[in-house]
Amino acid sequence: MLKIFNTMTREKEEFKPLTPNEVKMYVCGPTVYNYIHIGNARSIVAFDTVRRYLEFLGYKVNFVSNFTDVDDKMIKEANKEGITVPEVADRFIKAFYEDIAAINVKKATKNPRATENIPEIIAFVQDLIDKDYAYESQGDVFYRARKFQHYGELSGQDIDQLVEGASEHIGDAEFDKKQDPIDFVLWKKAKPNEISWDSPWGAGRPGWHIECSVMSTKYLGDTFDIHGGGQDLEFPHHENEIAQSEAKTGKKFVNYWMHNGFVTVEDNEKMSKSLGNFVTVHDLVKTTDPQVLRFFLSSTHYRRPLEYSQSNLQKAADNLYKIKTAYNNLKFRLKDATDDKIDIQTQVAKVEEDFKTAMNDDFNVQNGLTEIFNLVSLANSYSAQATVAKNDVNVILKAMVDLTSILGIELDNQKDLSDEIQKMVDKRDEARANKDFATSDKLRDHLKEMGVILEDTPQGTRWHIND
RNA sequence: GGCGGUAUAGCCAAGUGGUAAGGCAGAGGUCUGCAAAACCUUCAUCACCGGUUCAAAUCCGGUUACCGCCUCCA
Repeated sequence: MLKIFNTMTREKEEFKPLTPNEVKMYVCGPTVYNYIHIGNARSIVAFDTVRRYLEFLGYKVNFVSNFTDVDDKMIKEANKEGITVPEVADRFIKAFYEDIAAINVKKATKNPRATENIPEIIAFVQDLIDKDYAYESQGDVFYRARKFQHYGELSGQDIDQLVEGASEHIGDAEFDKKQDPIDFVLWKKAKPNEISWDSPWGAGRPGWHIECSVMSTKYLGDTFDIHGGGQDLEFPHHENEIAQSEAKTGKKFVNYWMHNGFVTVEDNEKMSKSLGNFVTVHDLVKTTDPQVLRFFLSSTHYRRPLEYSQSNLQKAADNLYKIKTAYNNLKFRLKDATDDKIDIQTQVAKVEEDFKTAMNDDFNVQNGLTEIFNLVSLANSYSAQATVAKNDVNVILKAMVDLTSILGIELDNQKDLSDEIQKMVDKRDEARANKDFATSDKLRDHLKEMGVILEDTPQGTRWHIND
């Protein structure tokens, strides 16, 4: 039985989808004015892992994640570069797809863009005005936060405290137009020469939170199963999404709220665009194996903070290497495996069962990893046996692939050796058979420099490529 | 100021009442022509103080430190 920690109740709850065998989930995507950084990637990977596990359990997952492709920062970036807002969006959406492909994130069922849903956004805002949950003020439209009786429930905020906090900003131009300091903008009046769309309230563009309410309900229905995002979106973004959506539909918006923890850099500081202490995926994959980055991001529980550092990245690389080595070493035995009967099935099934138990506990990947390492031990011990059965080998290999793929790791991607290198390997084997160790060691060193590592085993020479 | 989170070995990190999973690094050993890989052995009393209990990392009270949200941010 899968349990998910629901931010709304601060408890792990049994997961029951609205529709049997199907999960409708929405994850807040990036504002596309820059390359995504490790922190963004962490969120993306966390929910990709959730999605993969749900699929592993047999659910069909309808996974929607948006692009916010118009807002102040988009406009600023466009002005800075002397190009249009859609040009900025297109550039970084393209980069986004390249980056997430590198770290093996499955494509969403749908990636809607805010600017492709303007009529729906306008209709949504108008509906809120009609229901008196929103009001127009000098070309802007604001949401009457106090009118929504559940306001603050997700983030545990008290409305009066929020007013106190917000009052610090009174005096800002935007605040003067509000009837209440905690009201937030649904539709923003355009400044001269700014990208805009016509609306009943004049030329303008969507506020920040509205697009997620509109697009999530458009593609998943008034109520859906899981809504995810970073912890920094809890307030105000998700709080406001709830207020907008439930005021409009009169129905519960989301059943399970999930929030991932931050990536931190030295001194536990949050990595963020505004602090400028970020590393983009785009840059990092130039120097780091993307698989290592993926493993680094997916092998810590999603709600815990994750410290980005070279040593932690190296640790992820070491762990991944260990898993891959076990896999490849076992696979090497396929060539001399016999057709004996299966007898390892029970042990492997036990590990898989324990892995499920771990992951069913709010996606506890640490305990899941422990089970993967149990499989590694099993594989290594089995590889060392004098004779091995083909079926057993395949059972272990398959289990390893199944479990690691939930973490987004592809084990079965060993390259082939070129003919030229194969010849050198053969030559070394020959020298070694003749006990000409000087020559064989020389060849081994030479191959090592080329990134090909040779290992002698009772079954012959095993090799792997060291990237 | 309000709300929330975290504190376990050199590092990462499980673990919500019964005498501390797993991984990395380290130490010793086995195997190997030498290596590599692997295997075996070894390595902590859980931020601090007090309390409850036969028994606490785990419950209660308090203290300290760090982090996040409350303004754009995954």
